[in-house]
Amino acid sequence: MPSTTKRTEQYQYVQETLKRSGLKWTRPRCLISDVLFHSDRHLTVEEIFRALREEPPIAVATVYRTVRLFENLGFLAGVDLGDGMERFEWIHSARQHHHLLCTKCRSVTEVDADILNEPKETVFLDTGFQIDEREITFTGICKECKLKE
Amino acid sequence: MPSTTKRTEQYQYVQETLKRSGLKWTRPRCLISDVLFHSDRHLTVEEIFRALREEPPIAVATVYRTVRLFENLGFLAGVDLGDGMERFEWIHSARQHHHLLCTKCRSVTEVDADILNEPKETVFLDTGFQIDEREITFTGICKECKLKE
DNA sequence: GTTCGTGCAAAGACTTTGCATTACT
DNA sequence: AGTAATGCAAAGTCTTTGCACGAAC
Repeated sequence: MPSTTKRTEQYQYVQETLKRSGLKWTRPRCLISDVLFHSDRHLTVEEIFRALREEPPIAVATVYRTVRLFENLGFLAGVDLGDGMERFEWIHSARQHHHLLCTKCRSVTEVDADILNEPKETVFLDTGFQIDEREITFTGICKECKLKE
Repeated sequence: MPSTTKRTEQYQYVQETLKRSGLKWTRPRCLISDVLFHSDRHLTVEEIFRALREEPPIAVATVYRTVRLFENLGFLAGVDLGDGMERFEWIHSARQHHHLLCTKCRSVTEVDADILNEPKETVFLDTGFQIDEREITFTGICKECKLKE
């Protein structure tokens, strides 16, 4: 298990949350949280699995189970990029955001979540529906691809 | 093949579009477009298949192929309600809209697409990304479920 | 020593594909 | 007749599950 000083804080939080529920701090959980915590991209189960294929590798089934667990505990958010595979990203406390997925180059840009504040309010006033959206993926064309057209 | 007067218009449009590409107007395509055209809900492949199980039933594979074809031709829009199955709805020319999915009762409400006009503009001005979104599903709590809490 | 977690392989759910046959045009 | 579409079953993906062994508390 890695143990840089920077990592200590994150590990303690995860570890304590697990312990509080009678769950255990294991090698797979440590490594998987590590990969997700330090990735700025949104990883598929396959990608997490490949990132950890060395040493005694971790079973894919374990990656699935761990990712579901972390999701339920609120550490991870599932992201749908519309390619049939679920992706995961660590929820870093601050910075709520949405994603802009370019349909040409498949690049992903992040935008601040508050761009939806006004629509949320409109919807609530109109229909009484309270939108509670952690993450939305908007598709479209990014600046670069637009210029190349 | 059904042939009500009301249906004629739709059929002609679909049929002509197919013909223009050298494609054929067949019983499965007729029935599937019919089901989707007249449904106000968003159907999964399974649901379309079940709706047509009588008479000489249509193979599931054909439903998949037809739905993909219609999607590519722009007749259908794929909708993701986050339950792992793709759903489809007929694009009735007017009324672009988004969906509000209640996470408690699973009901789906529609809202006008223009609630996103402002955010789209903001995003474009800030990042140059041109959002081109036909359909977005927002999750949250509907009015009724909110009252029951 | 308990209890929970892991690895493995098998099974599930949804979707796609290959190929001979059938149906449009 | 000629080409495209269908049905069927097999194969593909991605994901979940059952169970015995191993690790954490």
